[in-house]
This record gives sequence, C-alpha cells and structure tokens, in this order.
Amino acid sequence: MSKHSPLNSIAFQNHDHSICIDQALALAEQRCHQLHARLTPQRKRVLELIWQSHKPLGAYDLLEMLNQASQKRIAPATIYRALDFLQATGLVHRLASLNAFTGCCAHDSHADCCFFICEQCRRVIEMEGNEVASIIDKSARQANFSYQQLSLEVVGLCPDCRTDQ
Amino acid sequence: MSKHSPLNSIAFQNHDHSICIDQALALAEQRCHQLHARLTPQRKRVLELIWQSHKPLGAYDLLEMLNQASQKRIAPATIYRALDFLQATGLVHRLASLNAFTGCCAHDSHADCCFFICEQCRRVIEMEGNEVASIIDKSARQANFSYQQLSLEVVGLCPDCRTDQ
DNA sequence: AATTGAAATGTTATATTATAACATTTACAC
DNA sequence: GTGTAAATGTTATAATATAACATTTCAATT
Repeated sequence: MSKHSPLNSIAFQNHDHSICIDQALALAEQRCHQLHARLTPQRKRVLELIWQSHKPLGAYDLLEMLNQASQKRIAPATIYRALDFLQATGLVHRLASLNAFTGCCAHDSHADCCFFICEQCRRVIEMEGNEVASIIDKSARQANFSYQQLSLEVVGLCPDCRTDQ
Repeated sequence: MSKHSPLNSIAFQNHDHSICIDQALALAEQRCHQLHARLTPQRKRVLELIWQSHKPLGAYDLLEMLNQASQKRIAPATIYRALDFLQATGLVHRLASLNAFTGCCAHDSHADCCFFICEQCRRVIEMEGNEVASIIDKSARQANFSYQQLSLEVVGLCPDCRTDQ
C-alpha cells in the first residue's frame, strides 16, 4: 500500500458493507480493551450506526435513529458524550466542515487523516495523511509552532458523481 | 519566499498592525473592483473588524461589535451575508474547526490555504498550501476524485504559548 | 455478598451558530 | 428620471452543542 492510498478505497464500490461494520466493531472492542476504556452498549450502538451509514452522520441524525429504535428518549448530551468517547479513543472522526461524524479507518495515526468529501452524495474517502503530515511537520518546525493535530478536508466530486454531471 | 512559508509570518511578532489593516482593505478594494463586486460600507466594516482582531472572530462577535459601535441594531443574517460575500470574493476564510472567520492573506490561491491555530491564544498563521495541494491533487487523481477545494487546519501551540507552558 | 468511589448515563435547560422567508431600501444601467 | 437587480432590514426559527446537576451502573476491594 502506498503511503497515501485510500483507507476505505472500496467505499465507492459495491461491497458487502456488513463485513466493514463487523470488522470495525471488532477492532473497536480490541482497541478499547487495550486502552482500558469501556465500549458500553450505548457507545457501541452509536459506533455501529455510524458505520452502517455510507455517509457521515450528524449528532441529531444519530439521536433520531436511536430514539426511533427504542422506546426510551435519549437527549443530545448523551449522544455527544458517546461521540466524545469515540473520538477520544480514535474510533470516530468529526468532520468540521460538515458538523458530522464518520468512522475512522486508520489503524493508527488517527490524528493525521485526510478526508475527501463528495459535495453531491456526501460520501467520504479517508486517506492516510502521512505525506501531508510530514510537510506540515516541517512547516511547523520552521514557524516554531508545536503541531499536535491536523484536519484536512477536501471537497469535490466522487468518481460516481463526477460522471453524472 | 519558499513555497510553504507563512503568509502572515509576523503575526506572532510585535508590529504596527494598522498597516496590515490598511493594506488588506486596499487590496480588498482593488480585488472587488476587478471582480465588479461591491465592497459596501457594511461589508468593508466587517472586513475591517476581522483584520483588526488578532484572532478569528465568530459571526456573533462581529454582530456585537457592530451593534456596540452604532445605534441601529443589526441582525445575524446581515453579518452572515457580509461574510458570505467576503468568502466568495476570497477576502475572508471560515475556519470550520473554530466556527470563526479570519482575513485571507493570500494574493491568489485562496482555495488552498493552510492554517496553524494556537489552541491557547487562538491566534492563527496562514500558509500557502501549494505543496499540500499538489499532494492532494495527486491523491485525488489516483482516487478519480475531482478536487475543488481543501481546508487544512492544524491545531497546536504558537511560539509564544509553547514557551509559557 | 456488601461497600464504595468513579465512571457513565439521565434530565432539564440553555447557549451558540446559522438560515429561511419575505419586506424594504439602495444603487446603477438605461 | 425610471426600472431592475442587488443589498439590506426584519422576524422567526432551525441546527448544533454544552452546562449543570441528579441518578444509576460498574467493578474493585473488603
């Protein structure tokens, strides 16, 4: 795999997405175990909903989905807390330009991911940002800026949508 | 100037900022003239407030400043319209991770700027993103993704704040 | 098994950011 | 001067996110 190939390169192809979901959840269990973090049923459910979606979900989308699925009403704070946890454990990204959340495909280097966002269908490709990160690292050094985290969001048209034009 | 040097490299140094403001406003006049876009007094005032600030301002910050300065009450929509205009003409950037707006230092390539954001003092360095853009361009080609615009926001500590730690 | 302290969740209220929809005013081309 | 499009005013509301405090759950240790 090249240094900058898509992590979810099959995202825009037909595939058995249930396998993606299962893998992601298994990986999440594993990582949380390592971190001594608790992937509670609620947190797991949120992660699952995020992975089930083919595009990033807003907090209130998740809220609605959870509230439709069960009887008990859940409040925004609950969702945001679950999302905070999932971000802190590197399982989910927040895409600032969309105010929405997407599952993290990276095995490590959660902090340096890049996202290609289709402005038409809203689907997302996540890329390892190693190459970009090293450029930024260099620039940061020059500017004497201590760089902690980058967020790179690229807007455009995905292969499907650009041909529909 | 190297391909990736800061556009506002003196941002973290003491300087006569009124010159920055004047230059930015003059450039804005010029660009709007070229574009046959109207830099109305209100739009100009918003741009001026943004440049006067040493850190990005939220829409409601601007609202408050405008409403304190004059008698007439201005509504959010007015600010957002001015900001829309300033973004469309490439005079202002919206930093998605901050929900805030900052003056654009780039002479061209407004679409490809990178930002270093100090999480402590909230000041920002803007960089030309040419180098990053070319990497992204390459990746986009490989993924058959048509890339239109990128937004790169790097969070960390500026030279001043990292030494205060 | 009971105790307990920390973590997680529930609950209510509210803050913050942004837009929709329609009315009025302004500026420029003709 | 007049008509027209752009800009602004105005009112209401949508969408996103957090604060503050109460309650419950979990799991480590008696």
